[in-house]
Amino acid sequence: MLLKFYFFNYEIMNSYLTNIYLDVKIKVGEMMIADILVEIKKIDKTFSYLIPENLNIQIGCRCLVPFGKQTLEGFVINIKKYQPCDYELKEISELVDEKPVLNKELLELGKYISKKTLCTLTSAYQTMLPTALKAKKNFKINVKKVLFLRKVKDYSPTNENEEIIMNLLDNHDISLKEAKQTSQYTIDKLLKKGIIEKYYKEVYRLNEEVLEKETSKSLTEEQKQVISKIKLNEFKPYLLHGVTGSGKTEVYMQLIQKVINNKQALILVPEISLTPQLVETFKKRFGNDIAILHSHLSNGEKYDEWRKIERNEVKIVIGARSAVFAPLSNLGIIIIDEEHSSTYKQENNPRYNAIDIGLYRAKWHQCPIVLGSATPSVESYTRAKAGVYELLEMKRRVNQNLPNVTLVDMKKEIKNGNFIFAKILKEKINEKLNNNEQIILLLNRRGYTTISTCNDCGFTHKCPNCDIPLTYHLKNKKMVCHYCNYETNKLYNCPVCKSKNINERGMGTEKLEEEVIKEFPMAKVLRMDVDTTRTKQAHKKIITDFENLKYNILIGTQMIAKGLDFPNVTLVGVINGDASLNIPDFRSAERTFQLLNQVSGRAGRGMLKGEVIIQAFNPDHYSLVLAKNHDYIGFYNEEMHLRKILKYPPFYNLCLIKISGSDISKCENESNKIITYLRQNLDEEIILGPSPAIIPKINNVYHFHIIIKYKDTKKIYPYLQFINDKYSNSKVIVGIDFNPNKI
DNA sequence: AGCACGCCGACT
DNA sequence: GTCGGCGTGCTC
Repeated sequence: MLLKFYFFNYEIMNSYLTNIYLDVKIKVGEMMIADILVEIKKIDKTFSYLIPENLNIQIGCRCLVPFGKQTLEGFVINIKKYQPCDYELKEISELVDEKPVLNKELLELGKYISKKTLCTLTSAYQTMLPTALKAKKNFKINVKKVLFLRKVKDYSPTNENEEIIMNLLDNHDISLKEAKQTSQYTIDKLLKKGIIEKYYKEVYRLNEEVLEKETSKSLTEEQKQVISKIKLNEFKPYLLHGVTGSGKTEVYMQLIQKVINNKQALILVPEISLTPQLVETFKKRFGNDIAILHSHLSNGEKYDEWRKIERNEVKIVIGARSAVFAPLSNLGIIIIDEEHSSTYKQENNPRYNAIDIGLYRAKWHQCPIVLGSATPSVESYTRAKAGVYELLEMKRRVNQNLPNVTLVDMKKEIKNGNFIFAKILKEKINEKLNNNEQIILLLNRRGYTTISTCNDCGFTHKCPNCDIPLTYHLKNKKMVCHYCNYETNKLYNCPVCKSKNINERGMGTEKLEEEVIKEFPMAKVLRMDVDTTRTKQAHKKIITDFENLKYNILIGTQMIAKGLDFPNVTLVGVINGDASLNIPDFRSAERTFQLLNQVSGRAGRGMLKGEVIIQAFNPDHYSLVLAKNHDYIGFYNEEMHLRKILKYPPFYNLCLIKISGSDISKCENESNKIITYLRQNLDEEIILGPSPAIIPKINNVYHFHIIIKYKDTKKIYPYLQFINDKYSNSKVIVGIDFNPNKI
């Protein structure tokens, strides 16, 4: 059975996209209708309701409406004059927000996302808002209120404690908790006498540490050049290509400084909990005029930060991907740091890219957007070369010193009996330890051992839900699946042949930590990976402890590679530097180059010269050789050559259709139907698949992939939209991902 | 998402 | 006959 191409009319199917805003002025006695988008994702169309005269309904507010037998929350999308229709209209029952949660810009942006990523409008709006403000009845977060004290009348203190308290209250109101530290007895007395009184004051949950202010640093010639080239009052995208340590952060801060007199700044970083140092630097420069948004905040904290922004109480927003939706009303600059990072692309619905959203918003606000990176993505650099972005370059480190990188062939080392550390790495570690300098060791694999097999029959201990080898973790002494978190006990007997000859191979960070302690017993070793950073303050603690020289060696996965600035680190060692080349993805060379470049950038940031040693089994691979030479352009050219031959981005666009479900044969059937439909309608495009995903089964759900390589989005879009609609309500889940991160 | 409606097989 | 399975379609 083939899918038939029945009828397609883009304008009709997206009629809500063509709605024009009415600047509605309600005349007395005139009946008005509101178009409401209800909270149910699958429906995704608006319903009209009468507006009761006593409700001040505005576009962008949430309200409660009767919907069949239920009452649902929804967004007011449009307000229009009453016009008769075939069905009877119900009335809006309740208004949830007095002020709109979605302003005009965000309402339009939601439509753009829904169209661009083929997601429902409801899910677009929901992802733009913090949990507390999503349309969902019975879910509300209250503002936090704390008891405060204020002075009611003048009073001459009769003792020391009274004097302290009255002096504090002369300046500003203080919290009861704070006041009690002086003397609870005195406070009770003053309250009783009516000198002071208690009242509830709204407070923000995120605690604000007051840091000592730091002034601007003097700039290098390159930094000055870059800043002078960025025009502040017009829309223009810039690609700032600056080597690690060239002072991009300082450039960002000085640009922001120029903007925030009358406008606001938005800066995105890949994952904020990994870069507490950047936040701290900003706080030292700009005080507490900053809102922070990232996934490690509680719902209450996120809500508070959102309101600070919405109320215009801050001028700067720093955040991870979703902060691109921060409700800033007067943006003067958008900065996206480490623009090549894959974290800017959301992997699940809506599959938006924060860079696209940033470009949209910069255009809306007519302000510049700066994409910064030491290793821009191949796509971005191509755009810069083509003039779509203006290319700005900083080729020198502030301290003029790029680290020296050595590649080591581990095939040879292993022959000489050096299984984990190459001879030179061992020597260098000892040397740095003796000099009291710090060392970072990168191993991009967590856990203890990564594969457990039977030497007699070849059985591999795999996850029953995902068919992926399990990783042994020391902490709970369990075999763990890194895809679904399934846990089970270690096997001592092979379940197939009963042999006791179980072999454990592959090293993760836990084992590396053990080996480092064994090899360098006098070193103090710290490990940073997902497993050691589960608690809220863990990242920050590890980073400050290492910063304060409490440890000699920091071991970690890729999370230690990004943006950290430890002046005393003079050696970076990469164990298994080419492991990521074995990932079957067209970007694996690019990711490897970026990771090596980034982690190398952690060495020698202070006064001392840095050194990097990369251990690899394929040290001749171009991504390693060019990373060693700090040769971004060389890498770009080499990579472009291959991308052209293999018809990958930026020469072709990619679209990934993911077909998944628990019934494997249904998945296969539907995949075949989809690919036949595509092949019937598209001839110039390259259509590949269907093939099982790289990990064919996760948590008992099977995944199949179809890949389209295409030039013109407009041409394929209608067919994909048709597929998306067709499967919007089916057992087999079909997801469409434009420009996917991984294929 | 819920809920009604309708079409089918199994059963006191 | 009728109870209940779920596939389909609608909700302003």
